[in-house]
Amino acid sequence: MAPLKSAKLTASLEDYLEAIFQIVQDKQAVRAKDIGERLEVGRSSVTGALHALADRGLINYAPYDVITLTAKGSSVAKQIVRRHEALQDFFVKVLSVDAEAAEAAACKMEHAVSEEVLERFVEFVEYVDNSPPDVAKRIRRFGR
Amino acid sequence: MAPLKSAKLTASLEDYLEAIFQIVQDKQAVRAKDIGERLEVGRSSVTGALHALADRGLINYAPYDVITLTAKGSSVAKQIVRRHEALQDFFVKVLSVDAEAAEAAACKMEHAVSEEVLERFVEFVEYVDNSPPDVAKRIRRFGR
DNA sequence: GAAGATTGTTCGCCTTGCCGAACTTTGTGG
DNA sequence: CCACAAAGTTCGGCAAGGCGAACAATCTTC
Repeated sequence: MAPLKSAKLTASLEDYLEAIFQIVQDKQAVRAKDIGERLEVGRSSVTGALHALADRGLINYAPYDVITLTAKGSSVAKQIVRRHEALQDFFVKVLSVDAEAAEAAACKMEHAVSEEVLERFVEFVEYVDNSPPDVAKRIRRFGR
Repeated sequence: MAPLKSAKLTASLEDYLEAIFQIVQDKQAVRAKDIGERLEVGRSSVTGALHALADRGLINYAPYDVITLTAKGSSVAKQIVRRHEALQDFFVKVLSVDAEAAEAAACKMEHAVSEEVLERFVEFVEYVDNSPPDVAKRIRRFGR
């Protein structure tokens, strides 16, 4: 097995990995072009990122060949998606931010949340979800 | 008046400006060395950042001279500090994260919070602060 | 099975932001 | 006042990450 750079991912590489994961889910093939469109970067930037992800053992990549996630890449991607969704859930369900703004906020903040704080966000959403309707409603509509 | 680059600040420049603001508050003089120590960067990096902040009209800067915030710089710094404190408050008072972890989390996330979401965080903290003790306590101790 | 379009890659360049080494300015003690 | 330390600056270099132009591979379509 090749030696892998297991260093922490940069925010940018997390975005790429997340995009790849999501494209795999709703289409079969992952085209570099689609990644670029989703992240709004040029094709050549995508190629560079693919090299970096491959170096870290997160994707299987060879020039002009099909792009797939490794097992490791898939599990890292899932963690990233979990962070994103936890934040978005929190913004929508607790802070009553509209879905679109919540999405944008989650995109930017997901790279900055520690594991510890993330867990608290998740637990808070669960708490609200499991609260009796009156309490949940009060929390959701605080200040309004 | 010189033409100013009023473009949005980078995360890094926000950190520098915040540091300057805080140093002004608890000492009189702002020494480049102190900025560097607080942000854990070298002296030469500080000089570069000072140029960038001066270009944007946020600080008064001349080589070897005293560093002061302009009116604009001061008001921008206050916004940044407000974001930081709002997040920290939220982590401590609502998510029950311990002060140190909350500080670290706020440092990283403060650059990624939109104005809209920030307001919701602030309002949520106010809501909890103004809730009857039993409600507030329930929220603070959710899941525990 | 070529022609032409689409997609992917490479290359050189730019910006941001950091660093260390060397130099300049400032400040301090004798 | 002068030598030396401390603080600040400049300069060259490096890594990440983006871009566009030019080239290469692949796909599509007749």
